[in-house]
Amino acid sequence: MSCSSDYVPQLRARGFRMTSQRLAILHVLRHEGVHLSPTEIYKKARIELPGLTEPTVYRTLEFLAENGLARSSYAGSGRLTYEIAEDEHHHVICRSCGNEIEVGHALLESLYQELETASGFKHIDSHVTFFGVCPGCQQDHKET
Amino acid sequence: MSCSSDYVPQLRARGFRMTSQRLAILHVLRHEGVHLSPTEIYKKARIELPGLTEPTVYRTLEFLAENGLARSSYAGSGRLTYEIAEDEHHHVICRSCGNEIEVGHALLESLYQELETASGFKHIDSHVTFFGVCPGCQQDHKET
DNA sequence: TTTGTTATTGTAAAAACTTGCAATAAGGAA
DNA sequence: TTCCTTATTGCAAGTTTTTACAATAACAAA
Repeated sequence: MSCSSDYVPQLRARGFRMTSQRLAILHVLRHEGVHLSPTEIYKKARIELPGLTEPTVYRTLEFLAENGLARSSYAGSGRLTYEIAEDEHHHVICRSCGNEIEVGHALLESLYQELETASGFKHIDSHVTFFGVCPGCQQDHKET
Repeated sequence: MSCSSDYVPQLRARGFRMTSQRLAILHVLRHEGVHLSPTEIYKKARIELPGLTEPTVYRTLEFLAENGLARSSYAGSGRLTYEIAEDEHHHVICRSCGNEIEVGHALLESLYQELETASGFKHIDSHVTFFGVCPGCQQDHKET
């Protein structure tokens, strides 16, 4: 998995183009790991590519997510964040402290099957964010 | 289930107050049913209560959702919409045409159990929106 | 009633996000 | 290489959403 333009053929195959903007944004996503807001991504990518504008960042992130190169999910605040698309997983966010963990997709596999059966929909593959109360906050609650 | 201030005791019990703004917004949610954007709610509620402002609408919706009187979910566009909290359900949205269906919570019940076991989190109760391709669009796809 | 506490609202301004359209540049073909 | 097509970007302006703080008004208690 070379660091950068490994993605070019993926895009070209679908008639899309690789641009310096897309590369800069992918680069940020690759090297930051955690979930980033569009604004954070904009600020970091702008360092690599000074001319970059905000609308381009928003459009690019949406584009990358649609094409499977990035993945979007809703942060605790309800805002959309992005990360590089790697292994498929979901999130559980603590409603109380905002702490966030990942759970593998395996747990949801059978639900997705059932949903497809029950709804008639196909290709259900959304990333999902759940909300709950984490172990730490369950403790705190007892004291209060 | 009387139409309006049935909610008052619920709020007071938790130290909150019922206000004309909250009543107006609840009234809109009750009588519109479908998922409404904050802006739509603002416009409709303003007719009932002309002085109402947008920040109040946003804050009130968040407040109602936190307190179980309303429920929020992400529309296909990625924007947050609200509806009155009634029976618990989830949504599946068609990635292609935006068509949206409801699925009861029963299907997810056991997943939530597993998630709690696997993650150590408790009280997981999020409303979830899935994306897929609806029966109609599966047809269309074959032709194209 | 009247008063006091404080949850809630409005105001004003900023930040986040979107949209339409003209200019640019990626990359296939000549 | 150069040209052409058109995907993609930047620009400019709009809309949506958030924030801080002072003014207001619920409602419990006197």
